[in-house]
Amino acid sequence: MKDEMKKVALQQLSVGQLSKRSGIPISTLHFYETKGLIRSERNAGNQRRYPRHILRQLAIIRVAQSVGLSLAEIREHLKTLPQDGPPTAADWQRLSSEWSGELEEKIKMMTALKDKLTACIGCGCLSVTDCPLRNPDDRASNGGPGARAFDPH
Amino acid sequence: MKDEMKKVALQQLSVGQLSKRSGIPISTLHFYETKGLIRSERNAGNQRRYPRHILRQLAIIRVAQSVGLSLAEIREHLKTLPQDGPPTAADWQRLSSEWSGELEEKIKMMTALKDKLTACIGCGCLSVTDCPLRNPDDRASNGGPGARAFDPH
DNA sequence: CTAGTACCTCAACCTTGATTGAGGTCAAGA
DNA sequence: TCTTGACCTCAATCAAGGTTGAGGTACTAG
Repeated sequence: MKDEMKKVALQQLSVGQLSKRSGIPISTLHFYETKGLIRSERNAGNQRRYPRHILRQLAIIRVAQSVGLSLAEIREHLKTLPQDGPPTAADWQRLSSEWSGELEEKIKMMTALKDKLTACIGCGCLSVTDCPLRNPDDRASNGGPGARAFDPH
Repeated sequence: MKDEMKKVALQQLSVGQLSKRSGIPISTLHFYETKGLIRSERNAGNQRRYPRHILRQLAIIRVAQSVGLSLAEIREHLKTLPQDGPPTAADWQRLSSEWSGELEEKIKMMTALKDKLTACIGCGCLSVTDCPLRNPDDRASNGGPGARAFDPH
């Protein structure tokens, strides 16, 4: 009851409430704050109070992490959002399309790698001349001096 | 000249040679050894000497890392390879098809995430009821107590 | 023989992304 | 009042994946 009243009255969340609703440990919320990913106000007793749109911001952080962004990169993206209100639909569209693009890039890279692997299942040998995986790993062998005449195949 | 003679005569690589050919810093080669990913023999003066197939093993490590495996996981995979000789074509086929499968899994997950993001570009709001990204982030809101009547939309 | 590399070990340090714990405060109920 | 639970700060610790440096040995060229 009181809990509900607090939220309704103040429209704010304590760190414990936020932790429960977001599924993110309190310690991590503190940590994110020190890293500048989220911000909080304080009540009279110095306790953190979060506006409700913080939940959306945390959702954004989680999505960005699963896309593979570092917290530093995420922080930069979040800077482009309104500092003291919920992100607009346009903000979210911008971010999500950017990240969708980054994801697509990563998917492409992984797919290319998978294709190389698949090709190598066929070659079965990391062939010096043919294998797309072996060559990039033997950098000195491209034009440099060395005993290439006696290569391990 | 001497360099070449050493390789030809001993068919072995020093750590510096290996570093140049693999593109992996000496410190990292040492590090991998402490982690059990690679092994070395020693010459009379206690210097590391590597059989040439170590290059292939390093190639495998790099591929596995780019697939997203941890060094610990890679070590487990490497355990299944012949300990004192080059991996056979069959070994490599086995590993590469396993990793190809793992990659495919990851690609599927990333693609699913990208689709969700794309859907959210349309919804633009992390909608409580509809958005595939928002809901999983507000775990307490599923059946738990809380002020959901006043959700941020 | 002596200089200059290359190599050795071991310990300390670095970055990310957190988690854990000590010691103290604040607010509410019995 | 006393206790309990939620909260606070700050420092230490963790794990992964390395990098850096000190202090010492080995090998090769001149």
